[in-house]
Amino acid sequence: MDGPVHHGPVANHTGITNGGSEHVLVNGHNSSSDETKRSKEGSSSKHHGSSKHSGSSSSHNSKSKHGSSHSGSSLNHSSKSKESSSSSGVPKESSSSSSKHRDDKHKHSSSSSKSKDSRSKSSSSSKHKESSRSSSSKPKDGSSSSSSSKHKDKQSSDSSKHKDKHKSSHKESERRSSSSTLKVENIKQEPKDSALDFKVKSETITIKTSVKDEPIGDEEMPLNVSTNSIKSEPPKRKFVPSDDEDDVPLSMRMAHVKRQKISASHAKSKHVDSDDEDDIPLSVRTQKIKKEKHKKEHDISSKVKKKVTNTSSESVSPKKKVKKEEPEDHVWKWWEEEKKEEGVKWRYLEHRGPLFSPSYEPLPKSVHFKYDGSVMKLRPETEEVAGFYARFIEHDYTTKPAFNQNFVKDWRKVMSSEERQTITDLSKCNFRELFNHYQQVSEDRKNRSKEQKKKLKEENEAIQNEYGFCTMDGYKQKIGNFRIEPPGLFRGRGDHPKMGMLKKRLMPEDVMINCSKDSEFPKPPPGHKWKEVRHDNSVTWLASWTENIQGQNKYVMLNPSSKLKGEKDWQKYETARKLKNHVERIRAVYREDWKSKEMKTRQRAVALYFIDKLALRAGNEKEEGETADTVGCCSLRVEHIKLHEEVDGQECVVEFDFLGKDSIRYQNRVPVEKRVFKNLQRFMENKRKEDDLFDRLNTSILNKHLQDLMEGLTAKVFRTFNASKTLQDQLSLLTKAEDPITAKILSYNRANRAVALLCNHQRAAPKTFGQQMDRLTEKIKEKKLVIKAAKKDMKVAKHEYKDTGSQGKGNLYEKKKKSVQRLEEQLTKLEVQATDKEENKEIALGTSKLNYLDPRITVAWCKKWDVPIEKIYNKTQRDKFRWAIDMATPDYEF
DNA sequence: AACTTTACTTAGGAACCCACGG
DNA sequence: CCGTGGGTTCCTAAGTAAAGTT
Repeated sequence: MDGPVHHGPVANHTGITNGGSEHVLVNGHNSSSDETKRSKEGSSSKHHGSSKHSGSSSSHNSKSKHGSSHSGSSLNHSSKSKESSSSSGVPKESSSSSSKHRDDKHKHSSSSSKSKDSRSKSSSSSKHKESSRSSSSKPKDGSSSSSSSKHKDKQSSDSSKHKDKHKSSHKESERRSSSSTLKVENIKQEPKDSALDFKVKSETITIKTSVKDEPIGDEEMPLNVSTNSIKSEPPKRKFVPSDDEDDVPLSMRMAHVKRQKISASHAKSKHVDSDDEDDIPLSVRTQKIKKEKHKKEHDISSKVKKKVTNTSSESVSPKKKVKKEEPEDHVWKWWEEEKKEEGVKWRYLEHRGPLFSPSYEPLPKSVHFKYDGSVMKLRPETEEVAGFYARFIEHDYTTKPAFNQNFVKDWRKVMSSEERQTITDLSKCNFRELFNHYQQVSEDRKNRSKEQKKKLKEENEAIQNEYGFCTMDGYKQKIGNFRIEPPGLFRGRGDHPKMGMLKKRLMPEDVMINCSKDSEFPKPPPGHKWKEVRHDNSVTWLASWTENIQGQNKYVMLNPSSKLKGEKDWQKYETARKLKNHVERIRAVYREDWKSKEMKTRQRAVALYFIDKLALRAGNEKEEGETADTVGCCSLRVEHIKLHEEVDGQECVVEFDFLGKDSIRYQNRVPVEKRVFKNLQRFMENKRKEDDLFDRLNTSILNKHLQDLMEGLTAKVFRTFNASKTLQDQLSLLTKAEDPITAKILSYNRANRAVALLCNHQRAAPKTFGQQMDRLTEKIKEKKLVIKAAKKDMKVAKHEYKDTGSQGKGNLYEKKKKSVQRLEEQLTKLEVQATDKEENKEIALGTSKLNYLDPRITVAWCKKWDVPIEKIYNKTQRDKFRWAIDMATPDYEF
């Protein structure tokens, strides 16, 4: 399985000879590109490989071997280089087709380029190839980074997309126009609404905000359109506010709240409102909806005007009605709208503020804290912190001196002077009863009666409905983390110097709120005030505070399904796609830079090579002593690598061993090109092991350079690019048209796995893995036995049927036959499941799926092969990637 | 400062198991 | 013997919050 890896980006343009390594492995295998198609067989072999991989945990390297084998990387490189050179001129836009070719070359290199490569290979490349193979690297962490965005990039890249969009939009606009007239009429009819809208029209924009996410009111629909249609249709304009009406009646109080809000907010402007709508009967509602639509349209037009003029403060008139429950069939297709101008994240934002955790409830009298053997009553403040520690006593954390020391230090700060005097030794503290108490509490929680659970669930939903959504530019959007982080002990990952410190309880006075000036501001809890209420629409957060452990800012932001997050995500993939058209050129540049006279340039070029080839993270500098000692590419130290002139028959091998993000160990042996190797030797000269390997380099220098090479390019883009590219290539390599759906899904998972290996998203094998596997194996065995028996039965029935020729026997035989078939299908399914599980033992697919793989690749694949999207993306993922599910066609290419 | 990426924890739900009643 | 329903078990998905990048 595993194997994979890597890609090699390498490109050795220049010299094919060197051979960079590169190849991406296919799932387990590396497949060389050329053959890719044929290679299916190879792919199968991969599987085998996969099995091996199990051991991977121990050594990553082993995995890599697989990948490398194909290689021929050198060839590939060469090919790439050739192409690149030829294509180099290609503009970003370069047709996808051309780009595709290139890509293929890159990754696998092997496939496409073979012919070309072959030439090169024959001669010099062989060595290289070997080396590359050996490298096998597994890429562990890559550099990640934000994709960020470069607007420009997006734009350019998107352009094509946009075009399509535009087309659609035009159509819509037409509709609108027609509808608009209607709207007007409606407006007239209903004065209330109209009033609101008008405001808008007249001068600025008025956005109506409706609570829901749906763009109900959207403009586009003509009157005749039914509500449904309305819902489904996305507003073309940027924000169209809608009001919803929704069907769903809110709980009474909610409705009230909403109304109040609305009225309040509107009051300034107009008022009127129709909040009452909730109460209105459906028929009426629909009418209203129509009206609203009209209104929206108006708004839009007004918006447009605004835009033209200027958008100073546009007032939005929100109406809120929160309707809870929403079936949410309505989807806001923001991706079909025009984008706002740069820097403006929203025009109208209203929310309820974050939810604070409940205050501390002192322990029951029966639960005692003991110090030095005797019961000691603590003040509530002290007791609370003792409780935090008590929950950890069975955890490894409490065996770490740093954790205990930090805890004691902070605990003493909350003690009274008497307590402080008494409690001087942690080892004399007995937290057992507290621990048991909390265990019991969670136990009791699980054992709640059905009614209690139901009640709790309802309460939670009510909270979610009240605090979990905001109104942004007329749409109801889900908030990601509306609960303020509760107090507790800081759990750093890895060897964090601050582990065990007390994370303080936050009060509203610590929290800053961000919302529209014209919205109803969130109310702080009774008796409290916010630290500040600001109205900054150039940022996406709704609330922020400074956390006391590291002094970092924390934010309340929207859920990944929101427009704001989705757009950013989309932009990220567009930047990565853009890199596809520049990568060969960039590789040529850094290869050339290996020879630079300037040390700084050479370091930069070598670092970039690692980032491209191994998907290392950028590696920012960190404050020593404040965080765990982890590194990325630019922050690598001499002690993190070893150079081997020759190892295991490979030349110029670099051995990495360091702790990356989250203190996850990265170990890998990679054959590199000679020039890189020589450079590394020079970088390490006269340095101590704790000195920086790239002492003339940091992430800002690197990113600045990347920015010059391609707009919007940063170190992390390479990860996204290589990950998505690998997925696409692997999918086309592994998927066979004739496979049943289960097999196709297995292929998908294998492609996903190749990416996880590339990005080094490994996981510890689940603790119960063995058991689970045993159980599965057992099931398979049983199933086989059942099938055996069923077949026997079937044969008997067959014979009887033949002998007697009776109808009844015939039916019986058919029945048996069918049951055998069913059983065999079940068996296949189980076997596939077992294979998948085994191959996935130490690989985490989630992270790459969520953060690195362009969802349009997956969606296109599903559409092309008729695989239900639900088989690949769960509900959350479908919500997050709704834009991709909607826009990607079967022929989408990354 | 503002985001994205990441691992880990927990809640929730489906699958499973078993006793009981028809 | 089968169906039902309640209780478990197991696994996935949602949520939390730390740790990266830009």
